[in-house]
Amino acid sequence: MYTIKEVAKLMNVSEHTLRFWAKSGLFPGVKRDANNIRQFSDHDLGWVKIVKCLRSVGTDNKSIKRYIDLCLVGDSTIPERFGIIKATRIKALQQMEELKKQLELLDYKESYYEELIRNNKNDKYNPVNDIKEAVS
Amino acid sequence: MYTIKEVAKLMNVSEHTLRFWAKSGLFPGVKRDANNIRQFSDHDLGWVKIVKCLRSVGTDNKSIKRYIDLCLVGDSTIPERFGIIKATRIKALQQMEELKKQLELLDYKESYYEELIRNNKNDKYNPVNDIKEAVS
DNA sequence: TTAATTCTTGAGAGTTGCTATCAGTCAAGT
DNA sequence: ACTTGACTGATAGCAACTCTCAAGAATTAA
Repeated sequence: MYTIKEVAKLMNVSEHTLRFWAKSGLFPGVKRDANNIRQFSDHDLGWVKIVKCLRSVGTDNKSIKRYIDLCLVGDSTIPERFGIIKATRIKALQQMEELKKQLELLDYKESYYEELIRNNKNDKYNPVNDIKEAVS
Repeated sequence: MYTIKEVAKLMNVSEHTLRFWAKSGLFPGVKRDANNIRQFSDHDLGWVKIVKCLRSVGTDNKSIKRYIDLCLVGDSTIPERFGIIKATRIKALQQMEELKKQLELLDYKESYYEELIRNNKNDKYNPVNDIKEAVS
């Protein structure tokens, strides 16, 4: 069993955010002790993990709640859950591509500045001449 | 020259967001025509591109504004700009790693559901048994 | 030539997802 | 008894959009 603080540290999510997610119904059935303090089980950490995963790909909390609720219903919702996961995976792959592209720009700019510094040049008169192709 | 609508389409950013960014001072010196309508040049697209890049890595608008302003100052700010780009690149790499990790979970869940459907099993009694290792 | 349609504009309201503040409860240590 | 620390819910504040709207110009249709 873990306190909210331990979960926060373990999962690298702030306590505030965990409480916010809990209030939003994203962690079903987290037990409380005699003093009303949340006790996360390993099972509950599973919920935290999937919520964190869906959030990191940009899924909004309402849609996450829907996925959680589908899980609770049982096997009749497997096809829909499967669809959600598949769609989310596609989204993650797209984000990966996008991130790669932006990384290329950053690489380019970094080496541009490197050269600028090495040659003691300046770019005063064209503050964005480190951007070659303008269209993303 | 491009209208805001064209830029939105070209850069895959909403017109609303472009206006919001413009109002925040993220696009310095975008010209207007006789009817006060913004005319983005290719040079301006460069600004849009770098703003989009920094945003996509999670840089907040205030920090982006700072970077833009540093660009406008000229060569004396090259070291600081270099630092910003380097730090941003590191951040992008970390996000890449994080995304990869989440993608693994999604892959796992997808194949789990696939098997579930193939075998016509159900997971009614343990809605999150598709999560093996709970700790992220 | 008038009317309807299509842009664009700025202002401002509304939304999401946190994030921070605060007062209050409880338990353990000194 | 008293302080310290962890946890609680309620509430306020914030960033970054996102949406709605009225106004104004230009293009097109009748």
